Amino acid sequence: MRYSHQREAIIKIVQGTNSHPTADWIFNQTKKIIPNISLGTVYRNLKRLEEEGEINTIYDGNIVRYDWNTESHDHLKCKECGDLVDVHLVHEEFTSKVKRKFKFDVDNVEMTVIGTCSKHA
Amino acid sequence: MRYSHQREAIIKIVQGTNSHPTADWIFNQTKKIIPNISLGTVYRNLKRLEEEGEINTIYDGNIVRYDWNTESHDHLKCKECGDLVDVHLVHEEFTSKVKRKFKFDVDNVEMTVIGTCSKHA
DNA sequence: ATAGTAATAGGAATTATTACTATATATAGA
DNA sequence: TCTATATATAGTAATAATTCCTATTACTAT
Repeated sequence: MRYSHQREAIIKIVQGTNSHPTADWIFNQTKKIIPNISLGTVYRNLKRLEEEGEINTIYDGNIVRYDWNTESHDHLKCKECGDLVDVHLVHEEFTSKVKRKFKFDVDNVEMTVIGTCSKHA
Repeated sequence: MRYSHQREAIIKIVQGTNSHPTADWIFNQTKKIIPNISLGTVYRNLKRLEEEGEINTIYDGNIVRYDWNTESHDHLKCKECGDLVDVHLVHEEFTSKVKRKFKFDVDNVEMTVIGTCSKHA
């Protein structure tokens, strides 16, 4: 992959937050460094980086978010504050159980637990 | 909710398939019954039916799909054929475990297992 | 340093969804 | 049954998210 100033900036932005940012947020942050960057460039690079395994794409309902954490993990989503928190819930045993039961070769499990976090108890 | 011919047709279409259809697919099917139905009407009614708990919305990556199956369930998604199959994987014990471990009050768990189904083994 | 070329960028185009508005229709009450 | 009224519809415009296209740029070999 050829170097580009734009991609370098995008990587730094994504790696510098735990907020699971959207493409639009990343675009606005990157504009502070490269004012005339195009939204299309952001989308293309995010897709590219996902393909290379450098970042992950998270589907939070119909909102697409990006995450530097490429380890397999799950999310707790609070419906009160909208917070999306990383947790590790799905274990190997689960994967192999699905494999056996449904003859389904598992690549990845995407799980989001929706509810209310302790802040709103 | 007042009766409408259009909504009646939409419900029938959605309930008559296991294919987890998109709004556009539902629109095209409904046009066969009501040729001048508007896409906006389809969207409005799908949203309305979801609010009433008559159907479910599924977020399949960044594609929005609808499902007559309102029971809590999970999906197996085949990356080869794109098929989305209903399964029941998340049980009560899991929910209570999350509740205890993270002090998180669980409403719903959305899980999609991505991989390859037995047809492509 | 320059030329050639394939990857990248910016901006336009496309797609999905929602909002708006004038007209039509379901339904409750006379 | 007829009328009044509030809700739903079709059609179109607006908005949001994403992809596509053509000019530009980084990189390689000379």
